[in-house]
Amino acid sequence: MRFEIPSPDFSLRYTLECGQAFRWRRTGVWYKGFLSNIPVKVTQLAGRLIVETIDPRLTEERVRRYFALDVDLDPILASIDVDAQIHEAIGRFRGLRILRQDGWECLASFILSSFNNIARIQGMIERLCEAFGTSAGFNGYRGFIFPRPEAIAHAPESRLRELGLGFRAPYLKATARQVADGRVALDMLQRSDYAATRAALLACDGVGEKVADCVALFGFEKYAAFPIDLWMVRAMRYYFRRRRLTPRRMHDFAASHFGRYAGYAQQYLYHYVRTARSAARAPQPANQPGGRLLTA
DNA sequence: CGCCAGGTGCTGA
DNA sequence: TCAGCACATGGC
Repeated sequence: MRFEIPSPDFSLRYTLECGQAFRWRRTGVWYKGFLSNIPVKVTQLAGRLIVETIDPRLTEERVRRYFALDVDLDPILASIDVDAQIHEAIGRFRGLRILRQDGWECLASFILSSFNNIARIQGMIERLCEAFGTSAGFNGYRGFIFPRPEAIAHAPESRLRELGLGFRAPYLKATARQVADGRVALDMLQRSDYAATRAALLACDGVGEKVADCVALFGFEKYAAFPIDLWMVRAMRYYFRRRRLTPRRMHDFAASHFGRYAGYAQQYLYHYVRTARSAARAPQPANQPGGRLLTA
C-alpha cells in the first residue's frame, strides 16, 4: 500500500528530526517508524509525502492527521513571528509541524527523557519496545510496537533497570500502573483544555512541568503548552537579558509574547538553539549569521 | 576521560 | 514558595 499526499508548507525532515518523536530512523531518503502502531516507510519527494506499508488498516486520513497536514501552518507561524529570534528560527525551519503522537507513548517516552540525552533516550525506548512490545514488520523492516501500559505496569522494576532506564524505572512503572488502572484517564485529555490536561499529567509519577508540557503539546494538541528545558532557558535569555529566569516567569512571558500557539514557537526555538550550538561546535569557517542572536 | 543531557522529587529554610 | 541536592547512564 502506498500513499502520495500533497504536502505544501511541510518539512518531513525538520518534523521528524527536531526531537519531538524518538522512534523514527532514517536510512537514505526513507524514514522508518510506526504510525498508529503500523510499521511504515516515509519519504518526501517533490512536495509530496510518500508513505508505504503492507498493513491495510492504514488510511490516508490517519497519515494526514499524524503529520498534521490538515493544519493551516501559515497563520500559526504568522501569529508567533513577533521578534527577531523567532523570525530567524521560522525562516530556517519553516515546515516543521507538531506531530499528533499517541498520548501514552508520548507520556512514557518523556518520562524517560528527564535528565537525559536524545541519543540515549532513543536507545532506552527501543530496548523497552523489544522487551515488552509485539513484533511487526514488512519487507526487511521489522520492529516492535510500543508496549501497552499494562505490559510495563506488570514488569518487575529490576527488569526495567536492566534495560538501562536507571532511576526512571520506578517512575515509568508507577505511571504505567496509574494509566492501566484508569486513575489517569488519558483518553479524556484529547477533549480537555490545556490547564486540565497539564494538571492530570502532573499527577503521574516522574512527570513535572516540563514533561507535562511536552506530553500536552506532542500527544494532546495543546498548542499553548511551552515546555521549558535547558535549551529553552538558553533561548529565553534573549528575551530576559539581565532579569532573573524562573520557570513561572518564562511560562508567563511565552503565553503573553507568543499567544495560543506558543508551543509552535517553543519547538522552532528549541530546534534553532540546538542546531546553532552543534554548528558552533563543528569546525567550520565562521561566516554564519545564525548564531549571532544567541550570544546576546 | 570528564562533561553533559528535552528534570523530578525531596528536603529544609 | 524556593534554592539545594541526589539520582543512573552512556554518547560525545
